[in-house]
Parts: sequence; structure tokens; C-alpha cells
Amino acid sequence: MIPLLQHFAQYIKLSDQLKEEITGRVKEQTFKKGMLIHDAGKICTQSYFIQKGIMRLYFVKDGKEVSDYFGAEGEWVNSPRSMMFRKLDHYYIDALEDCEVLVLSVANLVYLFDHFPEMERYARLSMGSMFYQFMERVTSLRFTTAKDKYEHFCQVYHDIYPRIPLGMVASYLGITQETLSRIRAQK
Amino acid sequence: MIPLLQHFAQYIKLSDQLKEEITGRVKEQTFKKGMLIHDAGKICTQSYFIQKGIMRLYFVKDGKEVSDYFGAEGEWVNSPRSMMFRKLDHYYIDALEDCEVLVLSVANLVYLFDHFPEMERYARLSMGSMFYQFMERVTSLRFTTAKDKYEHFCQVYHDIYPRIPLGMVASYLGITQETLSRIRAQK
DNA sequence: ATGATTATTTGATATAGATCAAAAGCAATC
DNA sequence: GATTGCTTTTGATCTATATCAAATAATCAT
Repeated sequence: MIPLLQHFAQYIKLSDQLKEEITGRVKEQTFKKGMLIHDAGKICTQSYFIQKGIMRLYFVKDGKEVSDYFGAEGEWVNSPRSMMFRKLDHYYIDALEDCEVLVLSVANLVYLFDHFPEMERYARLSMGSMFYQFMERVTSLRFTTAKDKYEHFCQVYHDIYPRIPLGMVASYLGITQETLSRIRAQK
Repeated sequence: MIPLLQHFAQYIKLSDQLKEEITGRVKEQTFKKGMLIHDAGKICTQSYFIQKGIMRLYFVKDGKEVSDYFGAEGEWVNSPRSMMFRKLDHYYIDALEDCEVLVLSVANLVYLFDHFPEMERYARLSMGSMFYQFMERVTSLRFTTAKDKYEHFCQVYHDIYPRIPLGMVASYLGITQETLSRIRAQK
């Protein structure tokens, strides 16, 4: 539970009361490697805070999986649009490794937003950081060679990139597996 | 001033008091076409709400301008990272047309966040929408042809795309001017 | 362990889009 | 309204990466 509180504390000051409310509203859960955790056919009603393992956000295009985000220890994973706006989205979530997570339901999240304005601030600030990362990613997708893209990926995911299968990295970067394999070979 | 209040009202309920605080804290300003509004060498301390005209967020790479965002009527433009985290960023802002804007300073924005929790909520929700647009943009940059990218651009910027010079569109999409010109010709 | 899947590497070829170069269109300025 | 400086178009190559195909290597289940 500690890592979760530390996560919030990066952005806001946590009152004892808020700490209790948070810890009282999440529950532990584990998933086996390969398990489908969220199905694109459903509204996403849970957010997963990873204590151990890696979860992946992906969608299917022309029968192939396209990976869009990898969450590891200390990060939240969910289907953002589905979760925020309660609309169906095309994202699936699965476990790339055995995972231990803390689950927070949308209902509980809404409760926290409604009763603790500092939670709104937390959300604003943490989204701000992700926003910036998105801009860097967009920059990296334009005007750069496949090699530059891979290097940017390794930088962003520096502590977990060796744990992610090559094919998934390739689809994340918008290049083919074969090209990525060749890039890796030449280093 | 009305469009600005309508903008906020899309996301939160505006009390009379908040309305007054907002209108009292912005000031009108105009910029001539081509003017540099924000310089990458400085911290961005103002956010611009556009009432008329188009503003552009761009940076310079290898001596060339790379456009990253176009803001039109009813939208905010600023250098997000510089503004949010008070760090230097590489973004410039200029005016693609004569512009009429409302200016809100960071100091006033912070005041509003500190005194009106619903402003934090506004920020969270509006960033959420932009977040989603970013995800779509990332998708459009991967696995798609130059033509698909241009079509996605026209969709996202459907009411202003004819007002944006071709070269800027090309750098926004990460393709060359020449390629974009050829794509336009074949339609 | 052993065979069966699944993931990665390697090779040969094709192609979308980049690059280089120059002409044609437009728009601003005196 | 001609002159100057941008912007867009058109044309001829070139190249990074995709695609297709098959061989290894790694992982999983019995």
C-alpha cells in the first residue's frame, strides 16, 4: 500500500484522513501472465495500480495487436477514455507478467474526487506529466528514423524495456518486427 | 468574454462569483499576423484564449520549424510544460492570422486553482479530452500512409485546416511539403 | 525432457515517401 | 503595377523501411 501513497505524495500533500480513505477503497488483486484484464467490449470501471509486473494497453487493427502503453511498478493502468467518459473504446489490457496490483473502482475514484479537492489537483498534475510525455512521443514519431524511435523508447522505458517482447515494442513504435530486430542486431 | 465562460461551462458549473473572478483576471489583447507571441528562451507565464484568429505552437529542429499544435477560436494556447512546471521548453508561439485573445497569467491561474476547486476539476476534465486526442494522433502517426495522416488532420482541424499553410501542415504530420502537395493534387 | 507453439532473426525484393532541383503561383512592398 | 520574396507545385532520382518467405531460437505444456 505504501508505494501507492508515495505515488500520490509526489503530487499533493496527503492528510491522514485521505490516506485512510484511499487505502480503504483499493483492494489487492493478482493476475497471471497473459491474462486479459480489460476487454474492449466493455466500459472500463477499474483502474490498476501496479505493485509488481507489467500491464499493457493495446488495440487490434487489421487482426494485429498494436501496443500503446506499458505500465510497470508504481504506475496506473486503465483504458483512459473508457474510464473517464464511460464510453466504449477499442483498448484491451493484458498482463505481460504475473502481476500484483491495487484496484480502484471508478465509483471510488469519483467519491475521492468529490470529497477531496486535492485529488482533483493530483489528477491535474499527474496528467500534466503524462501530457508532456505524449508530446515527446509525438515528436519522436515524426522525422526520426526507426533507430531513433527505438532509442527514445529505451529511454522512456529504461528500467523495463528488456522485459517487453520485441513484437510489442515494434507495434508501439509503428515499425515492423523485422526492422526492429535488425536495429537491435547492429548495436 | 462570453465564449470564455461558455468554454468553462462545458466542463463545470460556474458560480456567479467564479464568473466574476475569471472575467476580472483576464485581459484583452491583439496580435498582428506573423508576430512572435512566446519565445522558447523564456518561461511561459501567460495562457491565451483565442477569440479570433489562429495561433501556432512550434519548435525548431535542424533550422526548420516543426509545428505541433494549432489553436483557433474557443481554445487555449500556451507552452504547456513551460507553463505548468516553470521549466524552459523548446516551444515558440506565433500568430498565423491577426488575433484577438484573452490573456490569463499563470499567477491568476494559480489563484483560481487555489480558491476554486472546481477549476481543478475543469483542468482535469479538459486535459482528459486533449489526452484522448493525443492518443488518436499517436495512432494516426503510426501505421498510416501520408494520405491517411492528412485526412486525419483535416478531420481534427476540419473548420480551420484551409487557413493553415501547407508547409506547416506537413511538419505537423511529419511528412515533407512535396509529398503533401502531391496528396492534395490527387484529390 | 520432448515435441509443439510462439517469438526472433536473417535474406531477397518492392515501394512509399524523402531528397534535390527548378519552375510556377501568390502576396506583400515600394 | 513591377519587383522581391515567399509558398506551392512538378519532376527525377534515391533510400529507409515494408513486405514476403523461410530458418533459428526460445518458451510452454504434457
